[in-house]
Amino acid sequence: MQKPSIPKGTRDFSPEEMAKRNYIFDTIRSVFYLYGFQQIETPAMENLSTLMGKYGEEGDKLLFKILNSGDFIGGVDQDELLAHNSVKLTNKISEKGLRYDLTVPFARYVVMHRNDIDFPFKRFQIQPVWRADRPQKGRYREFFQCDADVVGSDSLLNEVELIQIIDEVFKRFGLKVCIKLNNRKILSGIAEIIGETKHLTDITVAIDKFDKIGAENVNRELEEKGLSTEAIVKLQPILQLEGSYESKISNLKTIIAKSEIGLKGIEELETIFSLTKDLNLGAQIELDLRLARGLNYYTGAIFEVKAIDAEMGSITGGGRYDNLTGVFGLPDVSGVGISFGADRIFDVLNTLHLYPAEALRTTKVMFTNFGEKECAYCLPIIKAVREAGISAEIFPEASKMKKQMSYANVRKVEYVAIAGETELAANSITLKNMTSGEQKTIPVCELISLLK
RNA sequence: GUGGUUGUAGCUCAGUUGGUUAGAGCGAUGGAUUGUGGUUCCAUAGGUCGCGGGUUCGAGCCCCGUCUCCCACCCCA
Repeated sequence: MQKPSIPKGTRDFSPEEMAKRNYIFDTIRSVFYLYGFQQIETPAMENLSTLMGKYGEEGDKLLFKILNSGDFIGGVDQDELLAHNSVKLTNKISEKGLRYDLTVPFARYVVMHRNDIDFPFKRFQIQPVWRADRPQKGRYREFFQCDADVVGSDSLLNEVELIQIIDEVFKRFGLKVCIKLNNRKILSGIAEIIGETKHLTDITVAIDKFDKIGAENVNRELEEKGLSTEAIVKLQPILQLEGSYESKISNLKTIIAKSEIGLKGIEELETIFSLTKDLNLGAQIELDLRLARGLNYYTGAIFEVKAIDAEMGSITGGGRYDNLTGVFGLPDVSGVGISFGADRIFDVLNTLHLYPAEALRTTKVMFTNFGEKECAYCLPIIKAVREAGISAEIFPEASKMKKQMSYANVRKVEYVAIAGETELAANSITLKNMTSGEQKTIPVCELISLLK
């Protein structure tokens, strides 16, 4: 007999954990609806041609690939097998993969359904994604993303509304967060000013790590990537910009005054900041010039959210992408979106114990089972209780009372309703409050109002 | 993909330089208590010491491999 196990980086969720996770999904979902987003779903697997090349070289490696059905090796000749070229071989034996995020499948969806979509299209999607990464803190191979995107609108109002959504969601969770903001156009402008446009990706990847590894290591990495010493020197004043939003902006304006794209980025950023200023947001909003984000399809605003009271990587991220649908044959459609990392939020809420009691409630009332006659007496009562919207159950076996009571106790049932010989005779019910231990016998007709 | 770390009962963990029959707490089950849980007392069940190989008279303990967990890097939610 084999010991059962589950794949590395995946998890089972107990009923209690599911109650917590559903609280998270329900909260996010209701905020999405509140802002006029509509839900869609896409398949767990996509054609590899859809996924490959969209996340950079690293992303391709982290894609889970699905072996073709049937005789997948049939069309591969001996030489190719012996060549041991796994990339080439993969293309022959696998043409599907598990989705890596929700944004690229969404872009694919938009292109395929372009004739049925009214633009601007505001969609949300809450589904698992898979990455063949090595698991560690806050990192799983299967995890849920909760995405909201707007496509077909260049307006910065979308960025502002997404920030409001982030703020509202974390306000509901009671979680203090910092929303970091930057703009890829500013990063492009910086690259332009220091004369290293072709190294934009290397620059963004390196400076993104600034807070973690410090200036020296960032510079070393840039050097290794082939940036000129002159460029690295020029970059320093920008990396070191500190102080208030206003001073950062005004300094930046002087530094990248000659970059058209950079100035455009600043202008966008200023619009977003000024529009959000009077919205009374609970979250801190911060301009972080070192925020870059890895995904290379971002072209405008970029966001990242960190929990203030917990050690955890980013719990939400997003940004604007100007041409994601272009690769699927639909050019000039701009989109902007955010993605809540439900599993990281789950971990953070767990460490901070931020779940409201209502989120963890189970059955409100459990009826004891004393035998056939008593069950027959209880069933119509239970039906009425349920019709009143109160969750109720009956213990299915006529077990000992002790067993039934401790079952109710472990399940954290709020009330136990006892109906035995005495109650049957008097058309009554004995209701026990499991928290206080108090109990009283009441007429059946009063039961529902007491439970409400 | 690279480096480090962990694995003993359902859970959390002890286990001496390698030495007889691997322990505890919690949980589970039964009883004290035939209509009363959460407190107390008693009893019982529960183990391929992750898996495979090796060293040894003898391995939970040492060695090798492998899987898993966790952590760091890469990258990311």
